[in-house]
Parts: sequence; C-alpha cells; structure tokens
Amino acid sequence: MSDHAIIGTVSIDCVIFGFRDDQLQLLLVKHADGIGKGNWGLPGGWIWESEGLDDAAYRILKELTGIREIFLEQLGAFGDVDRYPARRVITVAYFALVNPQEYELIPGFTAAEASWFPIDQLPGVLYDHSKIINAAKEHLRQKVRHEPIGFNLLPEEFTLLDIQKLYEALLQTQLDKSNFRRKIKRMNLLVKSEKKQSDVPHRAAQLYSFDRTIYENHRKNGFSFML
Amino acid sequence: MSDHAIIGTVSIDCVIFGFRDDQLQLLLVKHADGIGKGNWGLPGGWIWESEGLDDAAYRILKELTGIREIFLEQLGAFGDVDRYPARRVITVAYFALVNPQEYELIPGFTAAEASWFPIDQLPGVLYDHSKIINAAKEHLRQKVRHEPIGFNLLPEEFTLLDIQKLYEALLQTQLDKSNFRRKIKRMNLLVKSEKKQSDVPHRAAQLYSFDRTIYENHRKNGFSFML
DNA sequence: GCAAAAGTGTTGTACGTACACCCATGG
DNA sequence: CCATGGGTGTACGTACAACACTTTTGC
Repeated sequence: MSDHAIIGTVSIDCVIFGFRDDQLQLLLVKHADGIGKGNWGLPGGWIWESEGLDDAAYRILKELTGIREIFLEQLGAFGDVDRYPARRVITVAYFALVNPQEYELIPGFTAAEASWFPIDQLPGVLYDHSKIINAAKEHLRQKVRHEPIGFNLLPEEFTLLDIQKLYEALLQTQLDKSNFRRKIKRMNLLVKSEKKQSDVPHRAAQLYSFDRTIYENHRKNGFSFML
Repeated sequence: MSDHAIIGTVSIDCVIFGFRDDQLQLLLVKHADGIGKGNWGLPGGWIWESEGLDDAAYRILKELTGIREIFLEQLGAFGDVDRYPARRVITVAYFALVNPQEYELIPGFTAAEASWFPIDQLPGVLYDHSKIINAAKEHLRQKVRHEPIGFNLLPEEFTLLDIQKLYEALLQTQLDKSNFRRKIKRMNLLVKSEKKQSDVPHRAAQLYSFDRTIYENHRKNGFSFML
C-alpha cells in the first residue's frame, strides 16, 4: 500500500477564522476540481492511510492555503447520510485561528482561489459546510470566554483596545473600556512591550504580548480565564 | 446494498457516565467476540450506511446495554494510525450521562457483560479507549460548569444536597452548603416537588426537579449557567 | 484648539466566602 | 438527648458596571 493511499470514506474540512478590520472573517476556497468544482467551500481533503487526523488537517491546510503552524483543534465529525452527493462520506471538521496579516494566501493544487469573507457576508457554500461553519462559530464563541485563545487571532504585539475590539466582535457586544482594561490586566497574562504604537494620528498606545508560559503556570494553580 | 451494510473504516464508541454512591462512575462492557474478546472496553460498534452518526450511537448504546433516551453528545473523532490493531479504523466517540438507577443493564449480543466502575478504579481497557475516556472526563468537567447538564446524572427528583454532592464529585472540591444552596436557588431552574424525602433517619429534605423549559427560556434571554 | 484615542478614578451594587446558628427526626 | 442532615442569617470583602474625567498626539 502506498504511503499516500487515502481513506475514501473520511475527509477533513477546516474552518479557519481570522480577524481583520475589526471583523471576524472566514477563509474559504473555490474548488478547482472534483464534484464541488467552481463553488466556494471549506478547505478540505482526504486522509492518508499513513497519517493521523491532526496531521492530515495540518497538511491539507498548508496545501490549500499556505498557512502553517497555527492554532488548530478538532471540532468533531459530521456524518449525515446524504451530506455528500456522490456517496457516503464522513468528514472530520477542524477549527483554526489565524492572524491574517501573517500570511500571504497561496492557493494550492485543488483550490483555484482562496479568500477571506466577513463572517456575516459568506457566499453560498458546498454540501453541509454551512452547518459545520455554524457549529464552529458557536464553538468559538463558547471557548473564547473560558480560554485565552483569542490571542491567536491577533499579531504578536497588540494594544489593549485591539483585544477589546476583538472580544466585542466575538461576543457581539459592547464593552466598557475602563472595566475591560482592569479585568484583562488583573489576569497578569500580558507583558508590556518595549515599544509603543507609531504612525498613529493620536496618542500612541502601549503594546503588549500574550505570554503562554505565564498562562500555563496560572492554569496549573487553578486559575480560570473568564471573559 | 443492504440497509445494514456497515462502513468498515469508521466506528462508534460511547463513554457513559453515571453517578452512584456519591461517585462518578463509568459503564464498560466485556467484549464477547471480535479482536477485543474477553477484555473490558467502551461500548461501541459499526455504523450502518443508512444511518447518521448520532443515530448509530443511540442504536449501539441500546443494543449493548439496554439504555435509551438519554443525554448523548458527540465528543469527537479519534484516528491515530495505529489505534486499532487489525487495520486503520477511525472512531467517533460519544459521551453520555445516565442516572444508573433508572436502568437495568442488559448486555446485548456482542457484549458478554456490562458493569459500572468508579471513575478512579477502572480496569485496563482496549485500544486507545483510555485516551478517549480521559478526553471525555475533561470534557465533562469543563461542560458541567457552564451548562446544567449535571441533572442528567440524577433521578427525576432530588434534594439540594444531592446536587451539591454531585458537583463536589465532578469538580473534585468541597462546597459550602449555605452558599451553594443560595446560588442554585437564585438561578430559578428548580421547581419544588409536592413531596419530601421519606424513610430517612433525619429531617426529611425538600425534593426538587430540574425544569428544562425554564432553562431554555432563561437561555434565550442571555442567561448563563455558572458554577 | 479640536478630534481621537490613551489611560485613570470613583461610586453603588451585587455576589462570593466564611462561619455561626436553629430546626426536625429517628434511634 | 444526641447524632445527622436540613435549612437560614449575617458580616465582610471584592469584583463588576456605569460614568466622569484627564492626558497625549497629529492635524
């Protein structure tokens, strides 16, 4: 059996979130061949016999978009009997968080085009992909309140207002500046950068970065991230 | 193709939690045939071509244990290359909450025996089942703090101390009686029963039941269960 | 000086925590 | 009358929400 023999009954699909222009956005690809040719859909593909599920998701993501080394986590399996038109295919959905500025999108072999869409202005998508996307949105909104995964959507360094805008978009609410700042600072998860903003038409803000090490330490001592 | 043709590359496994003797317990079956014959493992089976994933999970659970109409939810797919000895098989794990008192365990065709085990005294289990069990435990402990799913582990009617004992076991902590009562009562999710406890060697406690309708109403208005 | 965003301070309320206490019942 | 669990009350601190306010910078 070849190393790249595929399992024809199980596929991978990736829901990739990004944050641009104070908006939550989603990465879709236009399929270049196969049944879905010419339509927008989630980046996806087949699993090799020789690789685990997570490995397959990373590989497919890289092949289709050029994105690598990001936050990627399994969302679950979707297996309605008629979800795929040609035959019975079960798909394992993954959900990823990216800072779009870090990546030049490079559509791969099977993707004619790759593009970001604001989450509330998506085009029609293939198969049961809108069902998967909705599950991913819900998962993200839940998870972001209990774990500091939101930082994966931001650049390495960011201002406090950046985070606030991010959380306002994710939680779809308005937050009080003063209260938000105190809350996030009290958690002691951020480290001050040497730098401040530059080239802004107003007072330059302090830059911060998220320290994963600190977070892991806190977590071991029973710390719980909230909001 | 027969209605009951199976998909040979994808299986279902169920992690079933129950609460007995103030302890979180897990239901395992002793496999009666197949590769795992004679060993304890999660109740599991193959998916029919003609049924969805959730349907398969319900069916398999009923076939192997007699349990039906319970809280059942997908946990995720497990697909390490070598997780199953004979060939590449991906399994979709489900996670269920049961009140053990409601069910007489009825081992089915392929299960020689079905039995509850305290969560910290499990026997050795097949394949990657201990990995799946750990994921399920973690999922339960997270979820139980944000959604009132714990009630699925209790009888229809219960005392406030029953819930407290349940949460103490789930969260592995001690809770203050007075504070816990106020907190849970303030949520207005419980309705007083007509009855009180009987046959207890001390003052009889008020019985309550969880009202799912009330919960759904609250949730629509942005209510969030916490503890 | 104006606009725009950075950043600080104040105050009332609501909730969590800790702990003390009384009540009812069976043995 | 005592052990056991049921059930209530109070006092204190702290976190959160709402809102007002000052500071820095570019145009």
